Amino acid sequence: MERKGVLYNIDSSIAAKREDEINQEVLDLKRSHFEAGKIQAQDDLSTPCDDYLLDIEFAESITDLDYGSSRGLLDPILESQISLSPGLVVQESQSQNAMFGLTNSELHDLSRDKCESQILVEYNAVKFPTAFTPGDISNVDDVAGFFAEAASSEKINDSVIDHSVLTSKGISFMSNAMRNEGQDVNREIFDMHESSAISLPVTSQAMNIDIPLTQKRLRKPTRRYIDESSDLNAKRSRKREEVSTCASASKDKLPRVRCQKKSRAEFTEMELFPEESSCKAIQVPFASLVNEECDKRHTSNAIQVMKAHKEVTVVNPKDDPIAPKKLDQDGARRKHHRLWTVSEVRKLIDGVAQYGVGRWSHIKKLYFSSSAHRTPVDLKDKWRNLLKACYLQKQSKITEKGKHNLSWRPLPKSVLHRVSELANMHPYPRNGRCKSRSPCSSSFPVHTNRSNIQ
DNA sequence: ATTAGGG
DNA sequence: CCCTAAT
Repeated sequence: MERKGVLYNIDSSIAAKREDEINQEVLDLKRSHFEAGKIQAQDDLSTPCDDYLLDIEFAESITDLDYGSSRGLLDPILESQISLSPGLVVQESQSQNAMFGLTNSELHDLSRDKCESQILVEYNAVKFPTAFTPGDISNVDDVAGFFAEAASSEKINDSVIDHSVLTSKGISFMSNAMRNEGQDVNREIFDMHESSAISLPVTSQAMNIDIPLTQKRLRKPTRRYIDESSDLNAKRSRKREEVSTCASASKDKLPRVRCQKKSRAEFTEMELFPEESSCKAIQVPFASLVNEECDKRHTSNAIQVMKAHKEVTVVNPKDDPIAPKKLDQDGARRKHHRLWTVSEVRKLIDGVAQYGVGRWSHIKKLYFSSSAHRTPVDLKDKWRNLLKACYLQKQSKITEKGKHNLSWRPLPKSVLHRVSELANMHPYPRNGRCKSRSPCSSSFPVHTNRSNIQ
C-alpha cells in the first residue's frame, strides 16, 4: 500500500499556533467539508487532526518524494535531516487526501495566516500529541535553538517530539497515516535510514543536535485520548496553555510580586528572563502580546474564507466568529478582543445549565477545552454580560421603540431566553437580588425552563 | 487556584 | 478585558 505523507517545510519566520485553536479550526473545517459533502468520514468529526496532516504554513517549495511502498513514516529526526537539504522534502499522503477533502490550496489558505509568528520559546512544551498538534510548540521563534534545547533536554527520548520536525529552516509536520503501526514504523524508518536509502546531508547547522538516531520513540497518545483519559491531564494541559498564552501567563507566574505599576510589557519581559537564562535563543517581544491576537484574527478570517463557499447552506452563519475589529493602535496591551460567537454563547449556556452559575472552571474544562482563550474568568464575564443583555433586551421591549441601537443585537432570542431561564434557576451567587440583572430573570416568562436543565 | 465584582 | 480582593 502506498504510504506517503507530506512533510511541509516551514519558514523559520513562522511559528506555531496554539494546538487547541488549530484543532478547533481543523475540526470546523472538517465539519464544513462534511456538510458540503466533500468528505464522507463522519465518524470522526470530533477529532481534529488524527488522520490528516495540517501544516502550519507551506513552504515555498514543497517537493514530494515517494519513498516507496515499503517505507513507513519517516522518523522525525530523519525527517529533520532530510529537510535540511533544500528542495528535498518528503512524501505525499496516503491518508485519504490529507485533511479529508481539503485541497492543498485550501490548506494553504487556511494555514497561511495561521501563524504569523511568535515568540517565547517554551521548550518544555515540545509535545506533539500523535496526530500532529503544532501548537504545542507554542510560540517558537528560534526553531533551531528550540530544537537543540529540546534535544539536549532529552525530551526527544521521551518521544515528545513525535511527528514533528524542526529544522533549521523551520518546522515541519507530518501526517501520521499509519499510527497504528506503532513502533514498527519507527523501526522501518531506522532501517531505511541505516540502509541509507537516502543520503542525508545532515547540515546540523544552527543546531548541535546530537540525537541518537537509533533510539526508540514511543508514540504519544492522541490529544483526544489525553483529553478523555483524565481530568488531571486536562488540568495540566490547561496550565500549559495558559503559560503559552503569553500575556496571561506572566500574570500567573508572577502573581503579586511585581511592582504595582509595571506595564504589561515590562511584565512579560520580566517573566521571560528566567527562561532566557536556560534557553539560548529566546526572542522576546514586544510583539508577543499582539501576535497571538493577530494570529487568531487571521485564522478566523481564513476559516471564514474557507467556509465561504459552503456558507450558503450553512446551519448557522452566525457561528462564525465575527470579524474582530481593528487592532488597537494602542498596542499589545490587552488580549485581543475576541467576539463571542453564538455557538460559544450556547456552549456557555449549556455549561451553566449543567454546572450552575459559578462553576466557571468546570465549564471551561468541559465546554471550552478546545478554545485556549476563554478563561474561566472570561466565561464569568460573559455570563455577566449575557445577563445584562438579557436585562437590556427586556428594557428595550418595554420601551418598545424599536430602537436597535443595541450592540448585542446578534444574540438570538432563544439564547437570551435560555439565559434568563438559567438566571432564574441559578441566581447569581451572592447578592442575588440587588443588582440589575435580577429584573431580567424575574420578569421573563419562565415556564419551560425545566426542559433545558437537567 | 478559583470566584466575585468593580472598572 | 483587566485587576484585585476574598476565599
